[in-house]
Amino acid sequence: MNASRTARERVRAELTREIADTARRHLATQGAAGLSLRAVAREMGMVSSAVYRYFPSRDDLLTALIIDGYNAIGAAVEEATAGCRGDDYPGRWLAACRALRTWALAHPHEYALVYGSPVPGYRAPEQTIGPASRVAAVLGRIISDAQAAGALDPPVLRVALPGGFGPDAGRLRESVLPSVPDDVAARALATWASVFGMVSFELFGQFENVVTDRDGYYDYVVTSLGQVIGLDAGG
Amino acid sequence: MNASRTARERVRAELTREIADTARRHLATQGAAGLSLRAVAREMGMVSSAVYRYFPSRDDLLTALIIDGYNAIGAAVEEATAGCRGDDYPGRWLAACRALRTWALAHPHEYALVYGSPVPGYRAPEQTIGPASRVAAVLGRIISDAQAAGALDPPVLRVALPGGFGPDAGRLRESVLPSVPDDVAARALATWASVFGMVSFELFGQFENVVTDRDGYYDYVVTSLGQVIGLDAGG
DNA sequence: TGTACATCAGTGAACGCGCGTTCACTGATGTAC
DNA sequence: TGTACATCAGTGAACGCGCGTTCACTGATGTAC
Repeated sequence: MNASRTARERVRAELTREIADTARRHLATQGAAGLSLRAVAREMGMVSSAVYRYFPSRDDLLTALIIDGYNAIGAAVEEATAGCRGDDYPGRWLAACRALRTWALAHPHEYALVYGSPVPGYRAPEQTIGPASRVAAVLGRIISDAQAAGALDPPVLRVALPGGFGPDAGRLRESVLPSVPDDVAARALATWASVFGMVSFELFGQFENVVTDRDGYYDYVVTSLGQVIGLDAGG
Repeated sequence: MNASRTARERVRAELTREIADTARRHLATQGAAGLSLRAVAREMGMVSSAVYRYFPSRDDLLTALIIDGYNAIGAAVEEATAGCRGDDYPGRWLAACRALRTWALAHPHEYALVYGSPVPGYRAPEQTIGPASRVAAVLGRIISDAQAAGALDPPVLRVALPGGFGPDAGRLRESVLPSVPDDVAARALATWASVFGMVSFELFGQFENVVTDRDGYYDYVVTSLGQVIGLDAGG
């Protein structure tokens, strides 16, 4: 009864995953706009209407892929930092940033799906919010840990915080940057956007004919950004 | 003869522009993937095949839009800085960065077309390279001018340049950053990517429920980035 | 200035394609007595 | 353990749609003598 019900349910779960995997592969060659339920069904040897037993619409399939994407990149970043000593904050920072880029280069279309231009006509539902903050949580914890340990250098830049940032900083403290002062939160967020800017620039072709040693240049930039927050690799 | 030939040619040029304008409006609601020659023709009251007299294919229309986009954003940034005093380098920098964001917010789909995820199945031809560097030219000249005037602060960050960056710096000097040292070129390029990262993050929804005072925060960030290159608003 | 010819813009029909989604259906798998 | 019933997965056909592109064509606009 329970075992047999799980049997059917297990097949269902497997097929659901298989459909998502196939869709992900299609994403990798066609991009999000070219993702088609029919093509996925065709490749799996099912009739297109059968897919509707698993995903009620194309948008639901897209949502699943987005959630998977956030989770995959989050897991990659988590794993990369797991090997670092806890008090090696610059090391954790560099490892996390490198993992971010490595994953993005390996999964360009998935990266574009979650961090690139929005898919026209698709509105991301709220379920995507949780997984979306997983990467931010890793980067945030590095900074919070450093802050708590008193290992954060005093700021090298002196720019006045914008007036309305207080509540934003409060929300950031509650979610991904526990116990950091407003100005650290402001710099952390900007740095975060900058790191993604670097990855996107490279991935979306803006470094074509501009940067050749991209590994080296990326390390240089994220190390610099780390210094802006106060994570000094020199110790 | 010459006057009459220009008459026909003038109509042709006008219609070409009108098609591009209509396509741009469609882009603004549907995104690049949803841009359709037939829909454009329909809205203009022509039969779809007539558009082929003006653009040999959908991709050529896209190319025209990309070039227009680069030029529009380039012109916006140029105009914004034209009003600044030449030796007010932080002022020019802030004006340029603000213009960039303002244009992007006003034309989100066009911004996404040129700086967002690549359009699947579309390969940008070489004609797009020139207009693409127009924004970089404006930002680059601010830095080069400041450097030439000796108005660039000494670097606040000390991170070793990556080994392979020399030739890249040389190419940057030749194109958009005349006469700046390697390390300034490296920081300028990173800063440039960071600014676009900020704009993309906001535009692509990553600041949703995170940043509320976005004008203020953007100014804060680009001013900070300016300081990293050595453009000190206080100085 | 007038006429014969060439060029060009726009038409309308068609080709061949793929898409998302619905629906009535057949069988197989699971459930309850 | 056996049987009647309910649930579910997958089928196949269809609806209605839009797309890019080609092609033979009609008329209008321009050109050369």
